[in-house]
Amino acid sequence: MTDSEARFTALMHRLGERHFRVTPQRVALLRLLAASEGHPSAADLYERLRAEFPTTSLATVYKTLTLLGELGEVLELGFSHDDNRYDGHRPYPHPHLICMRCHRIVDAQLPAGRDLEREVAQSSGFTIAGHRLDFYGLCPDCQHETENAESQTTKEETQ
Amino acid sequence: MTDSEARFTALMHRLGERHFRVTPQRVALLRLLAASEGHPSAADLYERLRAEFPTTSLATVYKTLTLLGELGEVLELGFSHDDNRYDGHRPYPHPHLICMRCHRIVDAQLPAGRDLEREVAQSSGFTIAGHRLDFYGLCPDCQHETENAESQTTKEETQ
DNA sequence: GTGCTTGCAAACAGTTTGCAGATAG
DNA sequence: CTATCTGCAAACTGTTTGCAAGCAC
Repeated sequence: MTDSEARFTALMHRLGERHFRVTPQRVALLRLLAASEGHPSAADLYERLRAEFPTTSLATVYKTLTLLGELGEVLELGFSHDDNRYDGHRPYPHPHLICMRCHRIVDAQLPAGRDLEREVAQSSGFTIAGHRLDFYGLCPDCQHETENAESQTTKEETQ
Repeated sequence: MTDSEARFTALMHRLGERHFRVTPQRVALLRLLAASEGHPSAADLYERLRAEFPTTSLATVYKTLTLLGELGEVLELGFSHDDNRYDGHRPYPHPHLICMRCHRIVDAQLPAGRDLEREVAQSSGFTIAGHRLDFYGLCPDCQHETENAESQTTKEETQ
Protein backbone atom coordinates (compact mmCIF):
# COMPACT_ATOMS: atom_id res chain seq x y z
CA MET A 1 0.00 0.00 0.00
CA THR A 2 1.44 3.33 -0.99
CA ASP A 3 1.62 6.35 1.21
CA SER A 4 -1.04 8.03 -0.83
CA GLU A 5 -3.45 5.09 -0.57
CA ALA A 6 -2.96 4.89 3.17
CA ARG A 7 -3.62 8.58 3.53
CA PHE A 8 -6.71 8.31 1.37
CA THR A 9 -8.05 5.49 3.51
CA ALA A 10 -7.39 7.45 6.66
CA LEU A 11 -9.24 10.46 5.31
CA MET A 12 -12.19 8.32 4.19
CA HIS A 13 -12.33 6.65 7.54
CA ARG A 14 -12.38 9.99 9.29
CA LEU A 15 -15.34 11.16 7.21
CA GLY A 16 -17.38 8.06 7.91
CA GLU A 17 -16.45 8.02 11.56
CA ARG A 18 -17.98 11.44 12.04
CA HIS A 19 -21.04 10.51 9.99
CA PHE A 20 -20.46 12.97 7.23
CA ARG A 21 -21.87 11.90 3.90
CA VAL A 22 -19.48 10.20 1.56
CA THR A 23 -20.34 11.73 -1.78
CA PRO A 24 -18.49 10.98 -5.02
CA GLN A 25 -17.21 14.56 -5.10
CA ARG A 26 -15.76 14.21 -1.64
CA VAL A 27 -14.17 10.90 -2.45
CA ALA A 28 -12.52 12.44 -5.49
CA LEU A 29 -11.24 15.40 -3.52
CA LEU A 30 -9.89 13.16 -0.79
CA ARG A 31 -8.07 11.14 -3.40
CA LEU A 32 -6.58 14.28 -4.88
CA LEU A 33 -5.45 15.52 -1.50
CA ALA A 34 -3.93 12.18 -0.63
CA ALA A 35 -2.12 11.99 -3.94
CA SER A 36 -0.93 15.56 -4.29
CA GLU A 37 2.65 16.11 -3.27
CA GLY A 38 2.70 19.85 -2.96
CA HIS A 39 0.50 22.55 -1.56
CA PRO A 40 -2.31 22.96 -4.02
CA SER A 41 -4.67 25.92 -3.95
CA ALA A 42 -8.43 25.52 -3.96
CA ALA A 43 -8.41 26.50 -7.62
CA ASP A 44 -5.79 23.83 -8.41
CA LEU A 45 -7.91 21.17 -6.80
CA TYR A 46 -11.04 22.43 -8.50
CA GLU A 47 -9.34 22.33 -11.85
CA ARG A 48 -8.28 18.72 -11.43
CA LEU A 49 -11.63 17.76 -10.01
CA ARG A 50 -13.36 19.07 -13.10
CA ALA A 51 -11.70 16.38 -15.17
CA GLU A 52 -13.80 13.87 -13.27
CA PHE A 53 -16.83 16.03 -12.43
CA PRO A 54 -17.30 18.62 -15.13
CA THR A 55 -20.13 20.27 -13.26
CA THR A 56 -18.50 20.51 -9.87
CA SER A 57 -18.08 23.93 -8.32
CA LEU A 58 -15.43 25.84 -6.47
CA ALA A 59 -17.88 26.39 -3.63
CA THR A 60 -18.05 22.67 -3.01
CA VAL A 61 -14.29 22.45 -2.96
CA TYR A 62 -14.13 25.20 -0.38
CA LYS A 63 -16.85 23.66 1.72
CA THR A 64 -15.11 20.30 1.76
CA LEU A 65 -11.71 21.80 2.50
CA THR A 66 -13.19 23.77 5.37
CA LEU A 67 -14.83 20.64 6.70
CA LEU A 68 -11.59 18.70 6.52
CA GLY A 69 -9.81 21.55 8.21
CA GLU A 70 -12.27 21.40 11.08
CA LEU A 71 -11.70 17.67 11.32
CA GLY A 72 -7.99 18.42 11.64
CA GLU A 73 -7.17 16.54 8.47
CA VAL A 74 -6.11 19.44 6.31
CA LEU A 75 -3.81 22.34 7.12
CA GLU A 76 -4.87 25.61 5.59
CA LEU A 77 -2.09 28.04 4.74
CA GLY A 78 -3.45 31.50 4.14
CA PHE A 79 -1.58 34.12 2.23
CA SER A 80 -2.40 37.54 2.17
CA HIS A 81 -4.10 40.68 1.04
CA ASP A 82 -6.97 40.30 3.40
CA ASP A 83 -7.05 41.90 6.80
CA ASN A 84 -3.43 42.97 6.74
CA ARG A 85 -1.80 44.57 9.74
CA TYR A 86 1.16 46.90 9.80
CA ASP A 87 4.01 47.40 12.19
CA GLY A 88 5.95 50.63 11.81
CA HIS A 89 8.13 50.04 14.85
CA ARG A 90 9.86 46.78 14.18
CA PRO A 91 9.98 46.40 10.41
CA TYR A 92 11.82 43.11 10.53
CA PRO A 93 10.47 39.61 11.14
CA HIS A 94 9.62 38.85 14.73
CA PRO A 95 7.22 36.40 16.32
CA HIS A 96 3.63 37.38 17.02
CA LEU A 97 0.98 36.04 19.32
CA ILE A 98 -2.48 36.28 17.86
CA CYS A 99 -5.60 35.83 19.96
CA MET A 100 -8.15 33.87 17.99
CA ARG A 101 -11.01 35.34 19.99
CA CYS A 102 -10.37 39.10 20.30
CA HIS A 103 -7.85 39.34 17.46
CA ARG A 104 -5.36 41.12 19.61
CA ILE A 105 -1.82 40.82 18.27
CA VAL A 106 1.16 41.13 20.55
CA ASP A 107 4.85 40.63 20.02
CA ALA A 108 6.12 37.36 21.43
CA GLN A 109 9.22 37.12 23.54
CA LEU A 110 11.14 34.17 22.25
CA PRO A 111 14.04 33.23 24.51
CA ALA A 112 17.35 32.93 22.73
CA GLY A 113 16.24 33.06 19.11
CA ARG A 114 18.64 30.94 17.16
CA ASP A 115 19.34 32.06 13.67
CA LEU A 116 16.57 30.10 12.07
CA GLU A 117 16.95 31.73 8.69
CA ARG A 118 20.55 30.71 8.32
CA GLU A 119 19.90 27.15 9.41
CA VAL A 120 17.05 26.78 6.95
CA ALA A 121 19.02 28.39 4.14
CA GLN A 122 21.80 25.89 4.61
CA SER A 123 19.61 22.81 4.65
CA SER A 124 17.40 23.87 1.75
CA GLY A 125 19.57 25.79 -0.68
CA PHE A 126 17.07 28.66 -0.63
CA THR A 127 18.20 32.23 -0.28
CA ILE A 128 16.12 33.50 2.62
CA ALA A 129 14.85 37.07 2.53
CA GLY A 130 12.59 36.96 5.54
CA HIS A 131 10.31 34.81 7.57
CA ARG A 132 7.21 34.80 9.63
CA LEU A 133 6.47 33.13 12.93
CA ASP A 134 2.99 33.49 14.38
CA PHE A 135 1.37 31.70 17.27
CA TYR A 136 -2.40 31.31 17.43
CA GLY A 137 -4.26 30.89 20.67
CA LEU A 138 -6.20 32.61 23.41
CA CYS A 139 -4.86 35.58 25.31
CA PRO A 140 -5.13 35.52 29.10
CA ASP A 141 -8.24 37.74 29.09
CA CYS A 142 -10.09 35.59 26.60
CA GLN A 143 -9.24 32.40 28.45
CA HIS A 144 -11.28 33.77 31.35
CA GLU A 145 -14.06 35.06 29.16
CA THR A 146 -14.37 31.70 27.51
CA GLU A 147 -14.85 29.99 30.84
CA ASN A 148 -17.85 32.25 31.41
CA ALA A 149 -20.18 33.53 28.71
CA GLU A 150 -19.96 33.99 24.95
CA SER A 151 -19.99 37.78 24.96
CA GLN A 152 -17.69 38.29 21.96
CA THR A 153 -15.63 41.20 23.23
CA THR A 154 -13.30 42.81 20.76
CA LYS A 155 -10.34 44.78 21.99
CA GLU A 156 -10.48 47.44 19.34
CA GLU A 157 -7.55 49.60 20.15
CA THR A 158 -5.21 46.90 21.31
CA GLN A 159 -5.02 45.12 17.98
CA MET B 1 12.51 62.77 23.12
CA THR B 2 10.03 59.92 23.33
CA ASP B 3 10.32 56.68 21.47
CA SER B 4 7.46 57.67 19.24
CA GLU B 5 9.04 61.01 18.32
CA ALA B 6 12.34 59.36 17.54
CA ARG B 7 10.63 56.83 15.32
CA PHE B 8 8.69 59.56 13.55
CA THR B 9 11.88 61.48 12.85
CA ALA B 10 13.56 58.36 11.53
CA LEU B 11 10.65 57.66 9.19
CA MET B 12 10.59 61.25 7.94
CA HIS B 13 14.29 61.19 7.37
CA ARG B 14 14.00 58.02 5.36
CA LEU B 15 11.38 59.55 3.09
CA GLY B 16 13.46 62.63 2.37
CA GLU B 17 16.64 60.65 1.93
CA ARG B 18 15.09 58.70 -0.94
CA HIS B 19 13.62 61.83 -2.44
CA PHE B 20 10.01 60.88 -2.01
CA ARG B 21 7.65 63.79 -1.61
CA VAL B 22 6.78 64.77 1.91
CA THR B 23 3.05 65.46 1.69
CA PRO B 24 0.88 66.38 4.67
CA GLN B 25 -0.98 63.07 4.32
CA ARG B 26 2.25 61.13 4.51
CA VAL B 27 3.44 63.11 7.49
CA ALA B 28 0.20 62.36 9.30
CA LEU B 29 0.40 58.66 8.50
CA LEU B 30 4.01 58.50 9.62
CA ARG B 31 3.04 60.13 12.88
CA LEU B 32 0.25 57.61 13.36
CA LEU B 33 2.54 54.69 12.66
CA ALA B 34 5.18 56.01 15.01
CA ALA B 35 2.64 56.57 17.77
CA SER B 36 0.57 53.42 17.44
CA GLU B 37 1.45 50.72 19.89
CA GLY B 38 -0.26 47.76 18.30
CA HIS B 39 -0.69 46.33 14.85
CA PRO B 40 -3.24 48.53 13.13
CA SER B 41 -4.95 47.56 9.91
CA ALA B 42 -5.07 49.84 6.89
CA ALA B 43 -8.68 50.61 7.77
CA ASP B 44 -7.71 51.53 11.34
CA LEU B 45 -5.13 53.98 10.07
CA TYR B 46 -7.50 55.39 7.49
CA GLU B 47 -10.14 55.95 10.12
CA ARG B 48 -7.77 57.90 12.34
CA LEU B 49 -6.36 59.79 9.40
CA ARG B 50 -9.80 61.01 8.45
CA ALA B 51 -10.00 63.02 11.66
CA GLU B 52 -7.24 65.18 10.26
CA PHE B 53 -7.92 64.79 6.53
CA PRO B 54 -11.61 64.24 5.97
CA THR B 55 -11.12 63.73 2.25
CA THR B 56 -8.26 61.28 2.39
CA SER B 57 -8.73 57.88 0.83
CA LEU B 58 -7.96 54.30 1.67
CA ALA B 59 -6.07 54.00 -1.59
CA THR B 60 -3.59 56.62 -0.42
CA VAL B 61 -3.11 54.78 2.85
CA TYR B 62 -2.37 51.58 0.97
CA LYS B 63 -0.02 53.30 -1.41
CA THR B 64 1.93 54.88 1.41
CA LEU B 65 2.06 51.66 3.42
CA THR B 66 3.32 49.79 0.40
CA LEU B 67 5.95 52.44 -0.18
CA LEU B 68 7.10 52.26 3.42
CA GLY B 69 7.17 48.50 3.20
CA GLU B 70 9.46 48.72 0.19
CA LEU B 71 11.69 51.09 2.09
CA GLY B 72 11.89 48.47 4.81
CA GLU B 73 10.28 50.74 7.38
CA VAL B 74 7.00 48.92 7.83
CA LEU B 75 6.37 45.23 8.32
CA GLU B 76 3.26 43.98 6.61
CA LEU B 77 1.50 41.04 8.24
CA GLY B 78 -0.94 39.43 5.88
CA PHE B 79 -3.78 37.29 7.04
CA SER B 80 -5.69 35.24 4.95
CA HIS B 81 -8.49 34.15 2.71
CA ASP B 82 -6.63 35.00 -0.40
CA ASP B 83 -4.57 32.51 -2.32
CA ASN B 84 -4.84 29.82 0.33
CA ARG B 85 -2.98 26.56 0.01
CA TYR B 86 -3.89 23.24 1.52
CA ASP B 87 -1.87 20.38 2.90
CA GLY B 88 -3.74 17.11 3.35
CA HIS B 89 -0.65 15.16 4.37
CA ARG B 90 0.67 16.95 7.41
CA PRO B 91 -2.31 18.71 8.96
CA TYR B 92 -0.29 20.13 11.82
CA PRO B 93 1.95 23.17 11.91
CA HIS B 94 5.30 22.73 10.24
CA PRO B 95 7.70 25.20 8.66
CA HIS B 96 7.44 26.08 4.97
CA LEU B 97 9.82 27.55 2.47
CA ILE B 98 8.12 29.82 -0.03
CA CYS B 99 9.81 30.92 -3.21
CA MET B 100 8.93 34.54 -3.88
CA ARG B 101 9.55 34.15 -7.59
CA CYS B 102 7.91 30.88 -8.69
CA HIS B 103 5.62 30.51 -5.67
CA ARG B 104 6.75 27.00 -5.03
CA ILE B 105 6.15 25.89 -1.46
CA VAL B 106 8.21 23.15 0.14
CA ASP B 107 8.38 21.81 3.63
CA ALA B 108 11.40 23.00 5.55
CA GLN B 109 13.61 20.73 7.56
CA LEU B 110 14.27 22.39 10.85
CA PRO B 111 17.04 20.70 12.79
CA ALA B 112 16.16 19.67 16.32
CA GLY B 113 12.91 21.53 16.77
CA ARG B 114 12.52 23.04 20.16
CA ASP B 115 9.04 23.14 21.56
CA LEU B 116 8.40 26.73 20.59
CA GLU B 117 4.72 26.64 21.47
CA ARG B 118 5.35 25.65 25.04
CA GLU B 119 8.08 28.22 25.51
CA VAL B 120 5.91 31.00 24.15
CA ALA B 121 2.88 29.88 26.16
CA GLN B 122 4.89 30.08 29.35
CA SER B 123 6.34 33.52 28.74
CA SER B 124 3.10 35.07 27.47
CA GLY B 125 0.23 33.48 29.37
CA PHE B 126 -1.50 32.65 26.08
CA THR B 127 -2.97 29.23 25.47
CA ILE B 128 -1.41 28.21 22.18
CA ALA B 129 -3.50 26.25 19.70
CA GLY B 130 -1.14 26.29 16.76
CA HIS B 131 1.48 28.29 14.98
CA ARG B 132 2.92 29.11 11.65
CA LEU B 133 6.49 29.39 10.53
CA ASP B 134 7.20 30.39 6.94
CA PHE B 135 10.41 31.41 5.28
CA TYR B 136 10.40 33.63 2.21
CA GLY B 137 13.15 33.61 -0.33
CA LEU B 138 14.37 32.26 -3.64
CA CYS B 139 14.54 28.56 -4.38
CA PRO B 140 17.74 27.21 -5.94
CA ASP B 141 16.24 27.21 -9.45
CA CYS B 142 15.10 30.80 -9.25
CA GLN B 143 18.43 31.97 -7.91
CA HIS B 144 19.96 30.88 -11.21
CA GLU B 145 17.13 32.28 -13.32
CA THR B 146 17.49 35.62 -11.63
CA GLU B 147 21.16 35.79 -12.54
CA ASN B 148 20.15 35.51 -16.19
CA ALA B 149 16.99 36.92 -17.70
CA GLU B 150 13.61 38.04 -16.36
CA SER B 151 11.60 35.23 -17.95
CA GLN B 152 9.07 34.84 -15.14
CA THR B 153 8.81 31.06 -15.06
CA THR B 154 6.10 29.61 -12.87
CA LYS B 155 6.42 26.08 -11.62
CA GLU B 156 2.76 25.18 -11.88
CA GLU B 157 2.58 21.69 -10.56
CA THR B 158 5.22 21.99 -7.92
CA GLN B 159 3.36 24.53 -5.83
C1' DG C 1 7.02 73.77 -14.64
C1' DT C 2 7.53 68.77 -14.00
C1' DG C 3 6.20 64.72 -12.50
C1' DC C 4 5.06 62.53 -8.18
C1' DT C 5 0.93 62.17 -5.32
C1' DT C 6 -3.88 62.31 -4.21
C1' DG C 7 -8.53 60.67 -4.15
C1' DC C 8 -12.34 59.03 -6.44
C1' DA C 9 -14.54 55.15 -8.61
C1' DA C 10 -14.26 51.02 -10.79
C1' DA C 11 -11.95 46.68 -11.10
C1' DC C 12 -10.04 42.54 -8.88
C1' DA C 13 -9.47 37.96 -6.70
C1' DG C 14 -10.30 34.65 -3.56
C1' DT C 15 -13.74 33.28 -0.49
C1' DT C 16 -18.41 32.84 1.40
C1' DT C 17 -23.42 32.60 1.35
C1' DG C 18 -28.33 31.65 -0.08
C1' DC C 19 -31.09 28.66 -1.98
C1' DA C 20 -33.46 25.14 -4.89
C1' DG C 21 -32.83 20.70 -6.43
C1' DA C 22 -30.34 16.25 -5.82
C1' DT C 23 -28.92 12.33 -3.07
C1' DA C 24 -26.60 9.45 0.75
C1' DG C 25 -27.91 6.89 4.48
C1' DC D 1 -37.91 9.85 3.91
C1' DT D 2 -35.00 13.42 5.63
C1' DA D 3 -31.19 15.96 6.50
C1' DT D 4 -27.06 16.82 4.27
C1' DC D 5 -24.73 18.09 0.18
C1' DT D 6 -24.19 20.11 -4.45
C1' DG D 7 -23.73 23.72 -7.69
C1' DC D 8 -25.07 27.94 -9.44
C1' DA D 9 -25.05 32.87 -8.93
C1' DA D 10 -24.73 36.73 -6.23
C1' DA D 11 -22.57 38.97 -2.39
C1' DC D 12 -18.50 40.19 0.33
C1' DT D 13 -13.99 42.03 1.73
C1' DG D 14 -9.69 43.84 1.56
C1' DT D 15 -6.69 45.39 -1.92
C1' DT D 16 -5.26 47.40 -6.39
C1' DT D 17 -5.56 50.23 -10.55
C1' DG D 18 -6.65 54.09 -13.87
C1' DC D 19 -6.89 58.59 -14.36
C1' DA D 20 -7.71 63.62 -13.94
C1' DA D 21 -6.65 67.22 -10.86
C1' DG D 22 -3.46 68.94 -7.24
C1' DC D 23 0.72 70.07 -5.18
C1' DA D 24 5.86 69.37 -3.59
C1' DC D 25 10.02 70.55 -5.07
